[in-house]
Amino acid sequence: MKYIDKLRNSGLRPTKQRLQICEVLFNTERTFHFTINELEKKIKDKIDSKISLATIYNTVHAFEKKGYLKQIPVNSNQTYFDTNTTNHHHFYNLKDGKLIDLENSDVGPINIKRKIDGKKIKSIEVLVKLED
Amino acid sequence: MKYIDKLRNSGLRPTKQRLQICEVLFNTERTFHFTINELEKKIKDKIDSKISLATIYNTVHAFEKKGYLKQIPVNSNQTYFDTNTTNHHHFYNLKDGKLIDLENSDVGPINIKRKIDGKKIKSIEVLVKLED
DNA sequence: AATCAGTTTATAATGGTTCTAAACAACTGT
DNA sequence: ACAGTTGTTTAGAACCATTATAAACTGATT
Repeated sequence: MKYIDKLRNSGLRPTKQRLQICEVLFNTERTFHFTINELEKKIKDKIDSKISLATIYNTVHAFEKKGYLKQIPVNSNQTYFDTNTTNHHHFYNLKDGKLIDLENSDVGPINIKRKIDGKKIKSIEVLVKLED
Repeated sequence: MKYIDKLRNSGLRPTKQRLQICEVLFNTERTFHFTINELEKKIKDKIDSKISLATIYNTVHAFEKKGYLKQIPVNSNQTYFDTNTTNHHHFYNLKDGKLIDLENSDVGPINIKRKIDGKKIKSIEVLVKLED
């Protein structure tokens, strides 16, 4: 199957739950943003069996660690994730808490001129907050 | 006093607690980043009387609403604030959760070319995550 | 001084996330 | 195929930052 190898190659056992979550997360036309809460709802809608909330947390964190998901830094009580793991940035609509992708061509290259000794840059993320 | 007018002009009553918090936040050589937890400790160290945690939350939110503090978008279970409210960006050290200011000259101007109908840009924030 | 509105406070409630430990399922070697 | 091992799932409890509550208090106004 599609995701079994992906999981095995990452050292993750391809369990039924993980494969189902893969379907919801990655078998889509477009990438999307989600909170755990929203993902839980999506899973409930898409499959008839039930996956424990703890498993959803575990899986999302495992996938993030393997680089299949990215956390998006926003000020919210909930953590936002992105199935689009390429370098890109976001609008954040303060009114409804929704994120919108910004193409790199919409922002232009960002050049960090300063260096911190002994550290390397893991990611550069731009958040553009929107209000009415 | 120094902060009485500042508070009055913002429609905030200059209470003993707010003035004390002003001292801790604004009567400093340099601006700094903090979580509520860290601020609570700082207040305890600096003053002998005690300020309720609820008041610290209330005050920080009131100050943020008035533009005297800024929230910094990071992925953390705690909310980070900045006493530097000018436009600038941050390094985020994933190892210890500490923030480092990035001067605008270290990043260069960021030009958001895309517009969202009916929305205006409230802020543009760059977060550069650091790892070893 | 009296009144009113805003503020502080201790405490409870909330809610997202993590922990626990027992049941279960996938892998390994035979 | 089987047994043993290790990784995974699960429900529920625990955790902890934050917010709500509502009573006491304080600053401003008259």
